Amino acid sequence: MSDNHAGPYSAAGFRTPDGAPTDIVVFTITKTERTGAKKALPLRKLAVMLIKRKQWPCEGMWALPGGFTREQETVEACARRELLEETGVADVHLAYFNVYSAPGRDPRGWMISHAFFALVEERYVASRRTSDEASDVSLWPVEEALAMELAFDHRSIVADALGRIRREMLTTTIAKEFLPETFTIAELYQVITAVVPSFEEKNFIRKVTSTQSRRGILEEVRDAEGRPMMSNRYSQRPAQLYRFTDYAPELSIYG
Amino acid sequence: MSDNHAGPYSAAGFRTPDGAPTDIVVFTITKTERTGAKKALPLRKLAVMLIKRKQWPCEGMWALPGGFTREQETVEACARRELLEETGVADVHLAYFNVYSAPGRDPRGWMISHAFFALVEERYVASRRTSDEASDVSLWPVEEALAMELAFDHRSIVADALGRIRREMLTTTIAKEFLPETFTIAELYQVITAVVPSFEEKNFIRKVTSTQSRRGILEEVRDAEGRPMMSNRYSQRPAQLYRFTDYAPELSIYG
DNA sequence: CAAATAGTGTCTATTAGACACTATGAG
DNA sequence: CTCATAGTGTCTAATAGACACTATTTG
Repeated sequence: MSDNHAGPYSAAGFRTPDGAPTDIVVFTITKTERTGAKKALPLRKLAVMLIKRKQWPCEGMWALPGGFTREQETVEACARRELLEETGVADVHLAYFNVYSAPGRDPRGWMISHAFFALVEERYVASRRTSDEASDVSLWPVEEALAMELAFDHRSIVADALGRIRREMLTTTIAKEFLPETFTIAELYQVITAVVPSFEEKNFIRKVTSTQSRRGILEEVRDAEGRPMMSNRYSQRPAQLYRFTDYAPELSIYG
Repeated sequence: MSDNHAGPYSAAGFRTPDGAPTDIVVFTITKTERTGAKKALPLRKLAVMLIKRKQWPCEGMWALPGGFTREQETVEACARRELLEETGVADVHLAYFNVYSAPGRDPRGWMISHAFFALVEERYVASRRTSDEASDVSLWPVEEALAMELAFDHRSIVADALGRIRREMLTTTIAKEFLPETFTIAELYQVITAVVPSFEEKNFIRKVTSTQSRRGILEEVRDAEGRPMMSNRYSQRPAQLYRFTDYAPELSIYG
């Protein structure tokens, strides 16, 4: 425990926070193969990773993974460390999205919490495991998670994170976080609709591949000889594989 | 000073933060009338409000207004209170945008700071005044502010806020925060280009008023008898006045 | 051949983008 | 009359949106 912190402010005896916790909302898209002999697209569902708390407070309740920031780390480093310690999940891309500071939100005292979200392919959370703090670590369909009573104010945190990724799914290329390096247009469409159920585009393949302004978001994957690479994992007729480029179009409501 | 905070966590003697400050980036657009007898559009420039610090640390340096959160308030309430106390500015719309937690960012100790931005018409900051903490409160053109040495990590906070409002200026209707209730298309265009210098639309008036998908962002202002209301404040020929509606178009990179 | 998914042809309405043009009122 | 700004006419190319159609493979 460090004590090189005695500046005039803290020395003056002001009340200071009892901790700066982080909470991490890890989203993934679960795939469940449809029964039946024929090749068919799997069902994809947006899910969120929750842990079952072992300790007071909110013992036994489902909660977001997270924990307390240490003096010599940033809140982002804390989120990364706690995610690993509590769930075994590593190497995910974390994005900070909000702070939760309502008085009384945590019975342990004055806690201002910093919330992150991550979008990952299911394989990243395949290695999840329980820990000292978590007697269970599970994926819950978002709608179920939002209908449950969660620890602290974690239900609003999940709701806020969901709102955020819904907006970002359509305006940025975060869909790529949920997808393997190369994927078919149908898979991309499924990912988008799993997150944004209201999304519907009739000529999706056209829009995403043929219009000038959006040409550049995706590129066709080709092999060493320049032949288009296809996938027939989920279809009879092989489908062209694509990957995201680094390009992101600029959106504007004014033109 | 309250001490109803003795939960098991803080009781365990862990090191806790020395404070949860807020920093507020108040943007405004300054208008300077052009010299010359004829009516002409004023020059509009994006500016940020800075205070000159009276106290240690960073005494005498320019800094963002802000201060320490109290136990019984949210960080947003703190930002609102500190802005009023330090600068006399009230009733502005604050948006939270980031947290700053790099170890060592504040010589007073372990301080995790919460940054807000506000966009206001110049008249909101007209009432600004000095205070116990600020020997001066001034508006600085953003480019100048970013070229100065500011207290703490405030330069990166200003830079981050600027990046954020540049993105939001084109994708949301925040332009309205900088404008009076009713305004002309030329004024709107000036506000947008003051924030996003690279913005250029040839047929701006057309885009914003005539295309189906964007019809609905703005509406023409009419008087009680339904006659279009015009303004000739900045032009010989009177220009139609518009106001923002509540509608915000949904943007998508996919179609 | 039927099923399941991938992808194209083709038509029309809307929009984008450029640029020349007209309109209004002050001085 | 000129200036400065507001706003329209008009043309072409690109895009959106609908829907019927063809293509590829499995079982």
